[in-house]
Amino acid sequence: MTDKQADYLQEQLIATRRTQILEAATTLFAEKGFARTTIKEIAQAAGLAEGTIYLYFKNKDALLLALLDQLNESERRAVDLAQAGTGGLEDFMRSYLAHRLTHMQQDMPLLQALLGEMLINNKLGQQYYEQIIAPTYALGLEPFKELIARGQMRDLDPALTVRAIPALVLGLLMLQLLGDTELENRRADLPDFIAPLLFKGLNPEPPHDHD
Amino acid sequence: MTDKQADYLQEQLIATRRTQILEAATTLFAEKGFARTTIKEIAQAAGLAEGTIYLYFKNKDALLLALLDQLNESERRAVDLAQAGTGGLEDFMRSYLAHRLTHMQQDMPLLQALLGEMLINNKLGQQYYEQIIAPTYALGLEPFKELIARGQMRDLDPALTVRAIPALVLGLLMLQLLGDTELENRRADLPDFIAPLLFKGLNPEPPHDHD
Amino acid sequence: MTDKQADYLQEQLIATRRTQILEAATTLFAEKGFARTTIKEIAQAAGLAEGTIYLYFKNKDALLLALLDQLNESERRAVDLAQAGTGGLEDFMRSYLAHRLTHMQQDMPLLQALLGEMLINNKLGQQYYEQIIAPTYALGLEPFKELIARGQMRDLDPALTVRAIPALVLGLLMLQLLGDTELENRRADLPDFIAPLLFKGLNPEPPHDHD
Amino acid sequence: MTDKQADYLQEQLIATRRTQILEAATTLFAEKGFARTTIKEIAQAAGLAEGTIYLYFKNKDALLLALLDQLNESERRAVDLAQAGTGGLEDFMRSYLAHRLTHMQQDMPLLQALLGEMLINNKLGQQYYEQIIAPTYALGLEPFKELIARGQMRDLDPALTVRAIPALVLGLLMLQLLGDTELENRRADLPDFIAPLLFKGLNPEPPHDHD
DNA sequence: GATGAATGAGGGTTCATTCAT
DNA sequence: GATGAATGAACCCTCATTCAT
Repeated sequence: MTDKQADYLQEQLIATRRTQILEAATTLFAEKGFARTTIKEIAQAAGLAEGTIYLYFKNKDALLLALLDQLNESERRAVDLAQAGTGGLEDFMRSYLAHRLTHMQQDMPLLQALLGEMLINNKLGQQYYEQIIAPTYALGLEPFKELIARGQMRDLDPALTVRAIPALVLGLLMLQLLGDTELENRRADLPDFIAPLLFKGLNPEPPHDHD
Repeated sequence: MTDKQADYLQEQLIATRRTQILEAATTLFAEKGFARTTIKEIAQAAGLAEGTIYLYFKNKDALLLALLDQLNESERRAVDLAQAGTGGLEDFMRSYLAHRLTHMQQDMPLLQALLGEMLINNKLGQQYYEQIIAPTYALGLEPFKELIARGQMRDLDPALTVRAIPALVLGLLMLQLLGDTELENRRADLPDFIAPLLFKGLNPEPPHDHD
Repeated sequence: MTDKQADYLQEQLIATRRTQILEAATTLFAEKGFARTTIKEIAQAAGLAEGTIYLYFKNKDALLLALLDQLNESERRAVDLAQAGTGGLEDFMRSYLAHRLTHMQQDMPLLQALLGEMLINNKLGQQYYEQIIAPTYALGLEPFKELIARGQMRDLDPALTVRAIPALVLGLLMLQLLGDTELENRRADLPDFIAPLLFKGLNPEPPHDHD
Repeated sequence: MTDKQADYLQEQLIATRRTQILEAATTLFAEKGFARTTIKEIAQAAGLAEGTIYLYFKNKDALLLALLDQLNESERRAVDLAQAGTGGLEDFMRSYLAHRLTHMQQDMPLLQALLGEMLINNKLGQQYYEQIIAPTYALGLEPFKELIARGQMRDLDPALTVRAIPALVLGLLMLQLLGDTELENRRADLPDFIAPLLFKGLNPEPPHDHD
């Protein structure tokens, strides 16, 4: 076996161990929160010894940062997927939401753990905001401005509009995390509910002239 | 001084001390989270000795529960104020949001402290959901159904509609808490932005017949 | 009222308060032991405020010493009473034991508390030994020597003999304190059991010649 | 090295550590009592760090229970040894007492620590009574009844007789623990003093007929 | 004298981190 | 690299004692 191959296997092994540890951490952080989870518990859940964790992560906080990176990655892919979907504006939103919500669903425990820590650990919150939320805004801002210019959207404040949509998604997630089971059960209906709501609003449809 | 007066002063003193402690706790919990805040720090911030905290609260957890009660109270008052406002539907929403957002603004540190802990400590989250969120839903459900029946609102799923509005508000709060300074600066504009958005949606206004 | 009278009343009041406190302490120490009883509990049981205890006793340890003094007093009276009884040797022992055991019975909770502390707090144990036990030995030593000289008692080591009797009494007390309910129930039978045992031993009576 | 050997060494090491800790605890508990001894002190006396204690014992109370178990074990062995001795009745008692007292001598610090705590902590006392004292009674009861039936012992209440002997032993121990140095010095003489006392009593020997 | 709120030292316990094997 | 025993700092909480009222 060449050195290169050995190095590669080595890297693979390290990546595997890290994943193994992060998965254990994810589950436990989601169950009991960061502070209430001990390194020993993580080690046991990962089938490793306590000291071994420290071969792959500098300290307990590093686990949190690694999970945030992992979330970063997963969000970035979600955005890519979303952009793949095209079509009418409302349809696009529907498929975007469907993607988004499905995705969040999977990452729910991780999100719960991280959101909690983000609110508590300001550094982490800032990092999330700057690395994930702000870029998403930036992505959306131009399209919105264009749509408004083309008269395909009401002349709303773009900076706020671009925030309203993630806010709605994040808010629904929060309600679910806080224990709203109805939302959990009706998850599949959400995209078809939110997209029209966003585009048409609550007001009744104006009567068509000759129909 | 009569006994009654003495008792009253006594009660006042106790209330003052509790407030003093809870304010210190709120700030610190918001800054560093519940678990990372020590009783000693709270005592110092409140200008008291460590042991004194335990004269007013059974243990550290009791501080958290007291903060939740405080939030309960503050939300209840917010709802009352909101209900006072009447007028057109959109106007009502505008004033409701104005109230709500102003209120949240004041309670920001408290909310940050509690929301973080609620995500981490499921029991607390459940309690918040059951004591505050669910009752709000119940309050809104009937009016919405009536509005739909009277044709004043599009025929949307009431259970989801009633969730969409707090979700939007909560989501905006979360974005702020995670570090969105733009939202913080534009807080005053939010009601005038959200209310029309909710009622008219993003779609451009249909052209008026004779204009 | 003269100063003398006032002083007297004063003293009476102080004595009453001290008794009040010591009674509360006795009960609680017997229930939960010295270390596990708090000054607050003693104060409450005595119907006083915490601080008041410190007007009558220098500190918590002083309560223990005062209880030991009280025991001293009560033991001394027991001995006096015992000496009052006279008659045959075995009869004397019987009545002595009856007195002793009755007495202990009354002071049981106090004794339990104090014996426990005495074993733990060597200073206290020494004090008890020197003030109560050693003097009792001294009291018994001479009479025993005389009895032996007069042939009314077997020629046993007086120093050990004088210890054997209190040892038996103390041992029976300990067994009771450790939870021997049989001894508790048969307390009344003890003097009539122990006295003959001590004098005649376990061996069967030698057969009488012509009887 | 085989796994078996490794396991064995591991077990040995654990046993050693436990012993090391229990010995330190015994000494300190005997000196200062359970409540007044800190884990830190025990750790220091055992040459370990504070936290290490908790690797071998769940909590401070567990130390106490372990000491009680140790006493259990040691008493059980004492009983076995005692039963080994046979011969005349009085001789048997003499050798039983010799065993018993020698044994107690060795376990003195342990006994002092535990007896004090047993008086204070009723649960512990009960446990000692039920696990050690009551079984000893049971062991002795039948032999005594038989001896009485065979006329080899005076017709005394067996339940009390069986209690009198341990009471005497326990009482002598207590006197020693409370500071009676004479008993400590004359320990070797005790069996030869107590056994005849128990069997023949204090009364002088009746004059032999033809001597 | 009496009170009881306030104090803060000190204890048991947990757990992130280290390091000899 | 992997282990997990050992460490000890730091936390929550209790409670004897003080002192202003």
